[in-house]
Amino acid sequence: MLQLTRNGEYAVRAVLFLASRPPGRPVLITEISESQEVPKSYLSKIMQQLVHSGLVRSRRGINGGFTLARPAESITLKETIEAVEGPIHLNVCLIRKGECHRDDFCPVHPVWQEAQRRLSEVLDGKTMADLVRDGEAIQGRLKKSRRKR
Amino acid sequence: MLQLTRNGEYAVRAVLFLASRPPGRPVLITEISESQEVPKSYLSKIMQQLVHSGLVRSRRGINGGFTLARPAESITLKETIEAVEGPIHLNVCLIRKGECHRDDFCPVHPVWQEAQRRLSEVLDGKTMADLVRDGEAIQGRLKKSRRKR
DNA sequence: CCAAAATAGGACTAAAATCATCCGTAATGT
DNA sequence: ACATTACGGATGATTTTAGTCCTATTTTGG
Repeated sequence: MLQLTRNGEYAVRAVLFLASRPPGRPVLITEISESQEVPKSYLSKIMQQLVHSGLVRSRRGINGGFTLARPAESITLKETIEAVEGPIHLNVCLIRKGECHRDDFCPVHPVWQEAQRRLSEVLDGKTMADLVRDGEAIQGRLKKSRRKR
Repeated sequence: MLQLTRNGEYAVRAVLFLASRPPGRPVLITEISESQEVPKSYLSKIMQQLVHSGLVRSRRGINGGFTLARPAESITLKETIEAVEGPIHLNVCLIRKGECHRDDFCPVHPVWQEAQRRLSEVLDGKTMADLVRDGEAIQGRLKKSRRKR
């Protein structure tokens, strides 16, 4: 459907939430689940994938939970999405050379390449640190407009 | 999966094929199906959708078939895809305002807006006439390189 | 050592989307 | 009338999506 799935959406919420917390202190899955409105048992699977892909670190037992495995400045939106959705390919013909045998003569193929390049540009151009900053700016504006009322 | 479905892919092939034929003379679904490698019975459904959305005109009976309903210069790639896949929304939060109640404070929302804008730019910037021209250019290059061998 | 606290991971499932096929109906030109 | 061609509805297999649930396994505070 050419649309992000919940997996991707939830992964972004989770990683962004971790990025917004003081680093080092593990965050419980319950806290992520409740604050980000993601079913806990489902989120559990997503967190596992994020751990496997090396974006998030986990610790079991008391004082356990999840933290970012790397600084928020180094984690992009695209990376986070691809960690749980697999590599983004807007069309099957972009999966790899030869996947679609019409590549050689198909005039649409280069258009998809360009479209994908532009999309990647946007998603790779935003780090979790950027998004935390953006979020804080939005909060600031919301507070101001509430004061005016 | 953030990927075009066969519906979209097949629709593009069909419309592009019609655009490459001399306008006015109806093309049989069998010919489209075989040349574009799309199952005929499946293609039938897609052609119906293209007719309903006003991109293609159909005629039944002898000398029937399909033609473009409008000049190829006026039909974009995006239009063709959306005719069979519905409007493109890279994320559910882009479907309409209020679809995702986190819009107001979600710092990721504007990124999706931008990503979608960029994608639309590319897909809307290519008309079927453009693609036919591109295809001919590719054919030309292929012939030349074959001659060199 | 042990119990409590957490995540890990496997099995399972309902619903929807995807990718089709088949067949009777309707229209159209000769 | 009749051959030809698209229309439209019903049906279905397979895959993906979006979860739930339950049992392990790890960790640590007491």
